[in-house]
Amino acid sequence: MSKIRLLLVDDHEIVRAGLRMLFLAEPDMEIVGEAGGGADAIRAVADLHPDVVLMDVAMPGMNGIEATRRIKEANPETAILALTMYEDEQYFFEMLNAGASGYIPKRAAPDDLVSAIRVVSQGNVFLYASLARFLLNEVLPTHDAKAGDSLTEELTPREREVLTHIAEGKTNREIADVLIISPKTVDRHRENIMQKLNLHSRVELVKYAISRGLIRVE
Amino acid sequence: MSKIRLLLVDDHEIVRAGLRMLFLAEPDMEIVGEAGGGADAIRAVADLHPDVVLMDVAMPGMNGIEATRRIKEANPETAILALTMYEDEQYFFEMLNAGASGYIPKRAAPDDLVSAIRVVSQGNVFLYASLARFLLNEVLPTHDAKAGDSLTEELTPREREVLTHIAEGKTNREIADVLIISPKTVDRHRENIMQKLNLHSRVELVKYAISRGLIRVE
DNA sequence: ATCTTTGTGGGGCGAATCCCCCATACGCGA
DNA sequence: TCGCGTATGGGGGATTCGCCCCACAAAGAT
Repeated sequence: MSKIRLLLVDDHEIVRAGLRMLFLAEPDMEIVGEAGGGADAIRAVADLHPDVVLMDVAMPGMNGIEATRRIKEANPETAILALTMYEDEQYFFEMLNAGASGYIPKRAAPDDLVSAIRVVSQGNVFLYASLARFLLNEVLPTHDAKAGDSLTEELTPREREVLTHIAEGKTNREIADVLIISPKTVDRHRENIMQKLNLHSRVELVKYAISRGLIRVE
Repeated sequence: MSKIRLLLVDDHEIVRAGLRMLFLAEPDMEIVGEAGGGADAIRAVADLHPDVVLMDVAMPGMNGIEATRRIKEANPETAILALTMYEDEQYFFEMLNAGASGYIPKRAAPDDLVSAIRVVSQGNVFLYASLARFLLNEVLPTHDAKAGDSLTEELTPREREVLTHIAEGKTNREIADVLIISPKTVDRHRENIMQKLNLHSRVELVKYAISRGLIRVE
């Protein structure tokens, strides 16, 4: 029986080193390559044709979801096992939709990981216990909005108001019209907000606002 | 390490005999009981508390679906692996809904079967390759039709890649450097994305990307 | 063999953003 | 009373954005 050929994809060298150590102890598995990002992963799959790709989901640049989609498109026989820090419903479905054959968190026991690799290498599907509930539970009402934090102390009420409008997508001009103040004043508030939070673009502001629950997406 | 305690449930003695022979070769598994029908299976689980129940789906009297439902109700920690002759979509979903942690056809290789047992004994989910497509074809589209699928069809891979970078807060110039293309090409992709999605600013793009799970806010 | 899609680029232009400078006024606590 | 924070506003300028125009090559579909 030939060994299961593995490709490791994770942007953290430390994580890959840990996985290398882990698979040294498995005589029926060998690591044939590594990639630090989605684009590298696609090239590596094309070059090496691994049996199983261990794919991190969240990576800078091309993330694991997109990389998975493209690998499966070009190489359907390659099994992809999502290995992630996030036990998140959205990621879970996105990865399966992209073509992943398995989903396992990084906190899982090593035995579970090697077991998952054997399963997906045969074309079967492995889902970690904590993720399985997503299949049947549909939507979990886990909307525990934790309000009141550093934001309340760092920003003034007016600044929070301006930040909310910015996060909603309004321009300075539009915000000025709503608040009945000068566009320059809105700009002034925006500057102060960015300075306080050490952010440097509207995109960063909107992500900050979302993370603090100031606005809600969709 | 203690052995995985198995209960065999099948109305055909000959099938159970085959399984007995199979598991004799597995030192980490032992058969603690057998049942020839659903009602017997429920009693056997109550008496023996096996780790994994190998459950035939189609049986005279109480079938495997109903038996699974009742066993999981009274004994949620018992893992149930559906072992069936039918690779049928209807049975597949009904068994999962009833609480089965795995689904494997009888024609599967013995190695796949023992692998599946090890997986479900840990609380994880095993789905045989030929059944996996049901998940992607039926469950996922209906589930995330509200979040994630339109994006896959509307945007090209390159556009999704550019959108991810935009949502991370990069400027066109920075994205161009990463992708090794001209800033004008990035701008071109951005224009196409906005046109396709009917969005008109980077802020709207980032919120869209977040709502579709392309990036994550922490 | 032609058409469409995708990806790649260029030029230009008005608007908006982002980051400095500056100022006035109010309220509140030390 | 003297700061200090908050809110208000102006000027300027480098950069980026958003949206038009245009083109060409490769790959797939029809």
